[in-house]
Amino acid sequence: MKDEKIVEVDNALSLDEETLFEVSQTFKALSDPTRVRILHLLLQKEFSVNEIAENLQLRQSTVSHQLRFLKNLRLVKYRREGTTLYYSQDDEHVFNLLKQSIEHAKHQ
Amino acid sequence: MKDEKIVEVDNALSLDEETLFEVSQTFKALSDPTRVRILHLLLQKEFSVNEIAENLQLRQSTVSHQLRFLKNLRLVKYRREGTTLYYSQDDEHVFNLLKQSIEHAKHQ
DNA sequence: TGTATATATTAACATATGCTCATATAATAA
DNA sequence: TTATTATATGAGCATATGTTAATATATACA
Repeated sequence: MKDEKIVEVDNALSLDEETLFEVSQTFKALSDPTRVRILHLLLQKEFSVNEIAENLQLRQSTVSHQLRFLKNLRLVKYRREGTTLYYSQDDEHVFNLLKQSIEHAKHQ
Repeated sequence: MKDEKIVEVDNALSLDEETLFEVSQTFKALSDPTRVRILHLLLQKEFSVNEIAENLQLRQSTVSHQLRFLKNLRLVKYRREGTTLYYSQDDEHVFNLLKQSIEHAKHQ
C-alpha cells in the first residue's frame, strides 16, 4: 500500500492561524474611533504628531500612543524633519478598506 | 449684510459622528478571532449554533454570545427549524470585506 | 402534562484597551 | 553647555471585552 500524502488545503478562503491573526489584527486597528479619525486625517496628506492632536482635539500622548500602535502594524510610516515627525499612510490595502467602509456607511 | 449660510460639508470621505461610529463598530465585529472564525464558517453556508460550536471547538454559550453580537449589528440572521436556529450571512458588504482581507493577508 | 433538546441569558472573572499625567528622550539652536 | 521644542514612554486607572459555568427559556413530542 502506498504512502498517503498529506495534502495542504489552501483554498483562497481557508483560514490558518497566521492569517486569522493578521486579519483580526488589521481590523482591530480600524475598530477604535480615535484610530479611525487619525487614519482618516492621513487620507488627506501627512501630518505631524502635534498637528494631528490639534486637528482632532486629542492629547499629544494619546496621538503618540495610537501612532505607535499603527506603526507596529505598518499602517503608517514617518519621516523626520528636525524634531518633527511627519506621519503618513503606509498600507494601501487598509486605507482602501477604510475609504470603502466610510463611503458604504454614508449610503446606508 | 447678508446672512451667512451654514454649508453642510459632505465630501465622499468626510467623517461625521454617526459614520465614525458605524465604521468602527463594523470593524470591531471583525477584530476578534472568534468572530472572524464564525463569520468565515458562514461564508460556506448556514450553520446551527451547535454546529458552529462543534466545528470551531467553542462552548455553546460562547457561540451564542458572539452570534448575538453579530445579530445586533445585522451581520447575521437566522431561521428557525424546530428548536434549532440556523444562522447565515446578512451583510454582503461586510462579508466581502472579510473575504477581501483574508485573500490579501495570504498573499503578503 | 412532563421530558428532551437547542439556544439564550446572567453573573462572575480575568484580561485587554484607551486615556491621562508625569517624565524621559531626541534633535536643534543659542 | 544649556534651553527649547517635538515626540515617546511608563505607570496608573477606569472601562470594555471575551469566556465560562450555571441556569433559564423555548420548542417539540410523548
